[in-house]
Amino acid sequence: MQSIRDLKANFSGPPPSAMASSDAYLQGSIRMTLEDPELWRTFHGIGTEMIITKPGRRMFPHCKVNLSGLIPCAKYILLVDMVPEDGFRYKWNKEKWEVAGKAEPQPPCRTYLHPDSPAPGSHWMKQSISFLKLKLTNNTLDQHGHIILHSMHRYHPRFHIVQADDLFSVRWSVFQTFTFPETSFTAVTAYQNTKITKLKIDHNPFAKGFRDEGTTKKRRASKNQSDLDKKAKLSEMNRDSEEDSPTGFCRSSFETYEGDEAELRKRKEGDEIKEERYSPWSTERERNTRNGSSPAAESRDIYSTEQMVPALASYQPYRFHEYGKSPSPSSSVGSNASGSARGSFESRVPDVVVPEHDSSKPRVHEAAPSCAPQPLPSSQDYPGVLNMSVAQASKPGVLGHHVYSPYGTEQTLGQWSGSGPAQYPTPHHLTADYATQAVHHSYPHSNVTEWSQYPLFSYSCW
DNA sequence: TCCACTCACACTTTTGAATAGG
DNA sequence: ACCTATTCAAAAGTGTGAGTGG
Repeated sequence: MQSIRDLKANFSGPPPSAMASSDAYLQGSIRMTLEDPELWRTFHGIGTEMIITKPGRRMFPHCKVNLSGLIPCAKYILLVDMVPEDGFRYKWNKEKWEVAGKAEPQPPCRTYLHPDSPAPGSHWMKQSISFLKLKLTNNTLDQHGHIILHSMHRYHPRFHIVQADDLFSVRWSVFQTFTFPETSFTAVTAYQNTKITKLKIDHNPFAKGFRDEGTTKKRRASKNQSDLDKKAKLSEMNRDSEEDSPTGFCRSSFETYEGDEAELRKRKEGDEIKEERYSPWSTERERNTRNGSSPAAESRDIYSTEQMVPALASYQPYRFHEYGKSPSPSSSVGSNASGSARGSFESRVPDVVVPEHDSSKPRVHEAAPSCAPQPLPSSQDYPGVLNMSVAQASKPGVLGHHVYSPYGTEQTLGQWSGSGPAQYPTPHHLTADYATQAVHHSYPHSNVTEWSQYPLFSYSCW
């Protein structure tokens, strides 16, 4: 197994031909900002929970980011995957989360491809990028391409941007990876923390019906009516039904939260930094095998949501050592599921769930790759999931450092597969250290074959 | 008995087709 | 004939609470 230093040597820089002037631009200035960080921090301060269901459930708050620093006419692909925060399963006990044991084997790893992908940098930069339609499921046999998670486990979304002309293009470039600590969450099948429920109801328009007393009353009355109907059918009228209708049937469960609202507001207004420290996870983190959270990690918890992509000089390799700590129990499963690793991207095509585009809408990737103004769909509502094949531990990893630039010369794959093979550890449950420290990475891929060997696409599920 | 999970429900927003008006 | 605005019904997204099963 190659050491990290060895790996780093492989990434020491792109071949001279790839070092076009545009590369510095590409490497040094890509910036991703989380939209609505206030809301995320509010949730995070309490301990974000995301419902997962068999048919798939959207996230709330949903991931929305802004990008800048892209080459306007170069095409990019934007992806999201969910990374386990740690190797534990949790339970909600006495108003707080507790470790309930070891994490279950990781479910099939799926990556959500933003439906606009691939699109020119100008498209990504002109408006915020929403992952509204991303859905989470606990159904390991899911056929809809939703991201599969385990309930009562913690995750955080990871955003990847890669310069690529085409989804089916062989030539891919350096990955830029971003994470936002405040977006971490616990996957649940039913809300555990009533404060989170309250927050969701307050902020999610679809849950408006649960907000104020008026509508709640209405809803309750309606429910009572239906109950009465049922009872009538049973020839049994319940005279107390009206009295049984308290103002706001949810209130009792939220009483504890009501008291905290002032504090919440206070936090919103001012001290967001403290909010991070109040996170219900902070104590857990300390308690749970976090070998002493480093001051660096602490400070990162309160970092700005804006991340600058390091230039090549300050380039940091992916935290391979973290992955190597404990082999994923599922990696072998993944290998079985996907069969042998495929040798070319073309053969992977069936693993790509092509976004369900409306045929009437123009496709971004169909537009000519020119800097001229192109009609781009403003909507970002095409669902799409990219499923990649397994990373085979025994398979050689990244072979070269390839930055593809539309301004540069065409490079063949062979051109970039040079230096010695770098072995990639099998994916596994990431540690919390990873989650908090790896705020931004960039790592190279000479083509999709190598790309799929990263834990990002740790294994296929179909 | 406990707890994670599923399902039907009422309510909401979103979407898209149909229609009207300029 | 074409474009834009409006209307309306269907679809989809919410949390709730009862029920189920391990």
